[in-house]
Amino acid sequence: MRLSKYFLVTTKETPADAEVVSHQLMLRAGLVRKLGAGLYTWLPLGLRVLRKVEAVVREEMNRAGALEVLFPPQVPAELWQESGRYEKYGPELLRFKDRHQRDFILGPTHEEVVTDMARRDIRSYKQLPVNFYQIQTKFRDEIRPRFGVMRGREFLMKDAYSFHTDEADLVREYRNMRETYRRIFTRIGIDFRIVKADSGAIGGDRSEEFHVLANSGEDLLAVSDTSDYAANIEAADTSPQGSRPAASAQLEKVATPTQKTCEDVAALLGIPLQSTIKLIVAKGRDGGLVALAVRGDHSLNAVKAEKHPKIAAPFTLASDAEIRAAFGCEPGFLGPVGAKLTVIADHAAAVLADFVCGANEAGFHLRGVNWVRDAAEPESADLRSVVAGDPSPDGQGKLSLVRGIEVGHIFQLGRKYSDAMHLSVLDEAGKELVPEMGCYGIGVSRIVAAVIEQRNDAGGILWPDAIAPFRVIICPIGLDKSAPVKEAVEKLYADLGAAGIDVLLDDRGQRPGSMFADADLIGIPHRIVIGDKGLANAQFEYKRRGAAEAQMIPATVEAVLEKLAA
RNA sequence: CGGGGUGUAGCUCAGCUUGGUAGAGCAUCUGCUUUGGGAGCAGAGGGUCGCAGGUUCGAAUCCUGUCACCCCGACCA
Repeated sequence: MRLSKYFLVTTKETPADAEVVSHQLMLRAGLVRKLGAGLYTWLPLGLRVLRKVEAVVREEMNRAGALEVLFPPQVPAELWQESGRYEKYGPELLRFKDRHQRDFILGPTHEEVVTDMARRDIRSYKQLPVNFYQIQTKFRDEIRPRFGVMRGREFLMKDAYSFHTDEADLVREYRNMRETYRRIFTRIGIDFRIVKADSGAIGGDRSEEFHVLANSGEDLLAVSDTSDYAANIEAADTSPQGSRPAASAQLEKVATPTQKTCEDVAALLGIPLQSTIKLIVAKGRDGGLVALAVRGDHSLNAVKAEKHPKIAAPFTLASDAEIRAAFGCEPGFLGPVGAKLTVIADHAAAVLADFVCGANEAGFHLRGVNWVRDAAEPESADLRSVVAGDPSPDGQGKLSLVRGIEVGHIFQLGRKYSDAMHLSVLDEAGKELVPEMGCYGIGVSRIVAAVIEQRNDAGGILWPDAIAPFRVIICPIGLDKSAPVKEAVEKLYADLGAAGIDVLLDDRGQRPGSMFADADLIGIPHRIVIGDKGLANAQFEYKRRGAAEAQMIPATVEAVLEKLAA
């Protein structure tokens, strides 16, 4: 491609509304343009990158035996009502009515659609296993789109769905996809980490996420410092630690007129936050309320809580009025002593002795509180999020918290959708069999941002070869003045093109400084500079993006190809 | 949805407090010079100051409303 015929729109200045570096560079390098909040146009240069990511994903999915299909993005609401997700998925589901007032959604994911297809066309166990995938724009009515294409209202996703006669075969395909994802992200050239995950709104039993580690990531991950254990904080387990010491302090009521939070109470009493307990009141699965006790320095983890058999899912807090009715006291001074509700304590809160908690009386807390003696022995459960320093659940090392960008997610769905939507096939004995399902997603457009987030410097983007919009850029010095330069440039451009290399020729007649700045900004991995000086010695100058120094190489296409292969 | 902030040229911003005929840099276009890390000189084009009302002789500026965008938060009592 000749730059004079291309559409390259780069800027020196950083757009004011871009917060993270990938968003800034995508705008500066002319990869995307914003249409509205969370909506982006992919310009020619950006689209080349997106298509290259897509190509890697497609090749590896095909190689793994998956079959590409294309579902409509518009889905009749009935399908989602059938699975129960029309109500359950919440306001993120983008809904609309057509001219006949029929309800539709724009698909944020396609489990219902693929299951519907499967129940029509899969009739025999002989057709299994099978794995269908598509690469398509997904729609989500995000609460707050941000960070450019990282969290948009629509984004390009590869979603795959597999069907199996039994769980063992599902596990086999899950591992196959896990390895395929490894290959995809390795080929693309990003550092990633596989982490244990919660399966969230998609549902299912086992799932793992693929994360790109980056400080701007929206997810918190817990990783062990000595083993390869890694989990999303939503799914990182805590286990009971130690045993409860004997009670040694007397129960005592203390005035805390304005201190409603554990932090304030601990500061007032001059005690560590770790010896306070807060009580959180939530809806119970039986329709009543339950009280959850968590140590003052810990945070309740709603994802864990709603999996507890006595706690309602989705996790819902009690209202202030409900709390008053149950405790006879306003929130801020609640405690387990004398509480009439079932109390479930986090493991760490359950082993505390001589702790501080609310007195169930406005303006007062209790100190020297002990389970059993002062409050009924609570059920102990894993209710909190891990914190840095917690022991790793695999028993090896301590956890630290890092940030990650989720670029892939694989699930063993089990029969969640096949049951709900009555998908069944005949087995060898002619009996009905409900297939096991798996699903596997990759955020294709998000990968583009995540790669930039991980690979950039002061000059701009550093694309890995596999997804660079162009692999080589030729920068001629004095193109209009020097016949030898023009001849050498045209020959190399033609030769590289003939060799199947994506090559960009900067024939705009710019000064070297601005050519180099643009080449760096848009992140082309290899740069060839051709000028009279070098040609006098039959040499081109070669520089790898990100390298400190340029080097001279023989002025031949072979020498250039050798550099590209290195 | 709650809180905070911003809307003035394609981009980054000044002007607003104290109302008086719209500004800078970058970008763009033309010409000349220049050609190894975002060149210099000369000239040119480009804005109903987000939108709608109001106050005023007069509004980018003051008032009211509205829309858009950005940031933080949105279960931790």
